[in-house]
Formats: sequence, structure tokens, C-alpha cells
Amino acid sequence: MRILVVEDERRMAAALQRGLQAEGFAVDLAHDGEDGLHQARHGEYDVVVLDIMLPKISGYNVCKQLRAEENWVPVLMLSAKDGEYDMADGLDLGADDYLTKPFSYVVLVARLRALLRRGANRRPAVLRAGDLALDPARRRVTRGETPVELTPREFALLEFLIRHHDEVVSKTEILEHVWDTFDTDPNVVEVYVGYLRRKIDVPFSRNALQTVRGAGYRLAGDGG
Amino acid sequence: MRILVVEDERRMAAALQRGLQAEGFAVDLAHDGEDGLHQARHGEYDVVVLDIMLPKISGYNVCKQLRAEENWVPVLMLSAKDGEYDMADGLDLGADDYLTKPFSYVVLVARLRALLRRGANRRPAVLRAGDLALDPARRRVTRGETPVELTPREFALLEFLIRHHDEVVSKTEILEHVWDTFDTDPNVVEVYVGYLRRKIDVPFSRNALQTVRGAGYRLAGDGG
DNA sequence: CAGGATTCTCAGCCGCCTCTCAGCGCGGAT
DNA sequence: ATCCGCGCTGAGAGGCGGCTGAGAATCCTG
Repeated sequence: MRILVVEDERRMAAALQRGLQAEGFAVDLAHDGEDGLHQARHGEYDVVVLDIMLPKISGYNVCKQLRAEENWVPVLMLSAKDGEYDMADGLDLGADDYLTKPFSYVVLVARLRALLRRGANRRPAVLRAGDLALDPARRRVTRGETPVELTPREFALLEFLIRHHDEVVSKTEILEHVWDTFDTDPNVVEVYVGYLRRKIDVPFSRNALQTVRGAGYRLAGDGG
Repeated sequence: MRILVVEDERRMAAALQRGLQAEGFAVDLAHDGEDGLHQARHGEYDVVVLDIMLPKISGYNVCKQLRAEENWVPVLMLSAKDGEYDMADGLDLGADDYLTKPFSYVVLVARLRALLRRGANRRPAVLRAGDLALDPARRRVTRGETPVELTPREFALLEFLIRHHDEVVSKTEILEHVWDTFDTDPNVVEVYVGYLRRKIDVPFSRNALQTVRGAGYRLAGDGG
């Protein structure tokens, strides 16, 4: 479970990081709103702990911005204020929970676990490339409107390709990320690319999964 | 706005009553669970503040009982404990929010206002997926119109699946949430999935409870 | 304490998935 | 045009994930 803590007070941030790591979470830190927003966008976190008083961009606006981008990562707001309007505002902006400083560490962990348990009560992310759509949570793939049945390995391969759509990825990269080895015969990649093509390529249409001879493969598509 | 405060400590109860009345609420008091349940049933309150440690009937059971009677008045639970399971249990039983003592009075008021703002657009009484319906409060399951008899373990498994219907849930997740362990032989999940299928799958129809090889299981259905 | 329900373990079976291999096609270079 | 080598594919073996029946262990209830 990965947690992003956005907190400008260094000592508080470090304490949280240490404590949460001891609970078994993977913890990243950001020290201002700009940095926090950037990491939250790209980090695939399971929950974000967000201070309100932050340099550059306030926690309010970080949360607001994330929601505007359809990013539904669970957010727990932290604040030194404790007026009712702060909390109400925070919840209105799309935060999922709210704690006022000083807070009990035990309570914080309990709230985090609750958010994690609730998990994806929001919309899960769907990856897209062209008319392909892949939903990691539901493990479902569609081309246009028609569902596509994939085996686990095929699914993992397509997920990797779709996450890097429009880029050329080498067979070695694919082996590392999909097979978790690098000294395997690259032929297995070719075989599975073949399987995928038979399932996702539309006949008489330009191939979505292109071979770049000598370099690797590229999944064409503008979605994302 | 009428508030019912169920709290056995007289001084705390009186303080809450005075404070909330000063905020402009109409406040009634109950000093044990039995009394609180009775008043909540007949009092037409906009929100109920419910201590967990109560004489006669615990706050847990008051809330559970209310929900079983299809009474969806917003409930804010109060507790001196602060473990995660207390909070999670409270929310699972149908409470709408949860505060641990000692709590800030300002926060309490803010939470109450939040509940009032959300209003009584309460959660659906039953969880649905396809033609399956599961009522957590009454522990009843039906497929279409016909009731289905489930053992406790089967019920817990189906409840978890139905709360995540259309998503793929791994055996490990299932073990954590239904069995509350993670290092058990996953075969027990397979066995219980088998039991469930025999009870809920309609013959000659596509299986509602699908196996996603290498990933877990998915309960198909659009309800919810 | 007896009987039944429920939970869980175990072993065997089945079938899908994965991967290897060998042969062929085709692209690019000379 | 010819040759070389990269990539594609069909076939098949083997492994492994998942399913199930049987039965032991445990809990519940009267």
C-alpha cells in the first residue's frame, strides 16, 4: 500500500514517514503543494495525506485540482485549524476524510486504514489507446464496444504496452516488466505479441500493435 | 433540526445538550441504549449522536437494530476506543460518521452539520448485483424472488464479493477481509466459491461468479 | 453428551495457459 | 537478385491453477 504524505513541516513529515513505514506502508514525501500535486498525479498512490497550509499551492487547491482531473485517489486532509468551515470546505472539495492538528497518531492510522478498506469507492482508472480500453481493477478489456478475453499473461502484456502507448518498447523491457526476467528467450514475447494481435487487431484495419524491426514494438493510439 | 444524544455520562450529556442548544438545535437526551433506541424509533430526529458504551444495549446494537428496521436516520458514533476495528465496525453497522473521545466540540458540530447537509439520502437497504440481493442488516439473500440460505461464512464471502461486484478480487484480498488472515491456504476460498456457486448460480445461465484465472474472482452484475 | 451444521484440510483430477522449438516468410543490405 | 537474420507462427509438451468429493475437526444446540 503506497501513501503520499504532503506536508511542509520537515519534522512532522519525517515522523509520519517513519511511523507509517513501521506499519508496513510505502511512504513518499512531498514538501509543497506543487510537488505534491505532481507526485499525486503520477505516483499511483492508494491514499494521499494532504496538509492544508502548504507553500506554492494550498492543500485545498491540490485536492480540487486532482478531482478536476478525474483523479479519485482517496485524500485525507490535515489542518491546524479546527473551525467547522474548514472541514466542510475540505469535504466539499472532494477530500474523503479530515483530521485537525493536533491529532492522535493512532487515529490517523485508523482513518487511513478505513480509507484503504473503502478503496476504490470512486471511479477506477481506465487505460486507453485508440479504441482499446483496459480496466485494471475489473481486469476487463474492450475494443470499441466488444469485450476481449485475455489470459493473464496477455493481459499483463497489453497493460504494459498500453501504459507506454505510442512509445517503442524493446523486448528486453517487456521481459523485465511483464515476465520479471531479462535473460529469457525473447521469442516468448514474439509469441505473445502474436496472440495479442489475433485478439485485438481489427481485420482490414491498420495494425494497432506495430513491429519496429530491430527496436521492439509500439502500440498506436491517442487515448490515455 | 432535532438531535437525539444517547450518552450515559450525565455531565457529558448535559454539556452536549447545552452546547448544541446554543447552536440552535433542538436536543433530546437518552441515557441508555434501550431508551435511546425507543426514542430514535419514535422521535423523527434529523441526526442521532450515539455513544458506544451504554447500559442495557450497546451503541453498536442500537445502530444495527435501527438499520434492521429500515430506519436510516443519520448516526454519528462516539467512542473512547480508537482502534481501527472499532471505527470500521461502526461504519459497517451503518453509522454515518465516527468520532473518538476525547473529541473537539467544534469538530463534533462540524460533523453534525455535514451529516445534516448530506440529509437522509441514505444508503440503500440492500446490496445488489444482477438479480442477487443481499441485505446486510437482516442477513438475507435472494436471487430474483427466491430466498437463498447461506451459512455465515458463505454470507460474509458473498457480501464482500457483492460490495466489489464487477471488480476482480484476489484470493488474498478475500482471505484478508472475509477470513481476517492472509497466510492461510487459498484453497479454502476455492472451496467456498464452489459452495456459493451451487447456491446462487442459476443453471443454464451464465455464471454470476466468474473465475479470472491467475487473478481471482469477479461477481458479475450491474446493480449496486 | 449426542447429533447436526459448519468449517476446513487434503489429494486427485482436469484443462487452460505458458513456453519451447523448428520451420518459414519477409525486410534490408550488398 | 541473393543472402542473412529478424520476426512470425503452428504444434505440442508440461506445468500449474483451480475445482471437487471425501472426510476430519470444530462449533452449536438441545
